Amino acid sequence: MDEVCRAIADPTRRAILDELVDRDGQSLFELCARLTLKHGIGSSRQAISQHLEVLQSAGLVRVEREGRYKFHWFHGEPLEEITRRWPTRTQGESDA
Amino acid sequence: MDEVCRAIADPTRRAILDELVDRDGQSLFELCARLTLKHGIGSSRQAISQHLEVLQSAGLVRVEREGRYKFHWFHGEPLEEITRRWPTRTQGESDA
DNA sequence: TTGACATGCAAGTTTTTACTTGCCTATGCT
DNA sequence: AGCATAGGCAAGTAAAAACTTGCATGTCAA
Repeated sequence: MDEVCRAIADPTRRAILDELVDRDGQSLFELCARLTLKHGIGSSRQAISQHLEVLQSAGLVRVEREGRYKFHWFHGEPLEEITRRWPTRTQGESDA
Repeated sequence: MDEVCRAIADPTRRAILDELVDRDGQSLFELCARLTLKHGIGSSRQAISQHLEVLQSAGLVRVEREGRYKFHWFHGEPLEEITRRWPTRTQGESDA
């Protein structure tokens, strides 16, 4: 829970999740390129790699090494914990 | 969105939200006391006050000043943005 | 109106987090 | 084998949070 919340607190990491939702299974290099082009993020490869570690540790990204490539998949299930923990609508707040 | 994600990244702020869900409409002093007793949080009044500002700015807490008291109410609706942004279940991940 | 209580404000310090830099390892192709 | 590609590691730096300290303001009650 703590790791999930901290993971999505960074805008670059949120962009990474967006990118993976858009095209799942990207390698580190592919991600770096697309983040720069489509999201205007100028972070180095190492920076992105560290972000991916945080996301992986939070369970939001699944990683698999194949040869010299490392592929990444989005996994959103841990996010459910957030809305499970707090009600998104207060009692009696229905718009009737 | 950015503010919402950053707001719940801190464990003390998550405890504040828990406390307000448990008993809505608490004053700053009341919150400080209950956070110390029930959550083992030893932060000062000023620290809690600053956390509340962050939560208010993110739209997760509604504040109303009455005389010398300041009351706080939980408002979870902004959290919906998170699960709206990313799918919580990957396509084809049904447990059939 | 004086004093106690509830909170606000702002500058400074400590701790975390994000990012960089430089070098190393491993894989695959020719 | 040799070289280029994909990625890893670790120490250091820079920037952003969280927290503290000290004093100020405003409200209520006697």
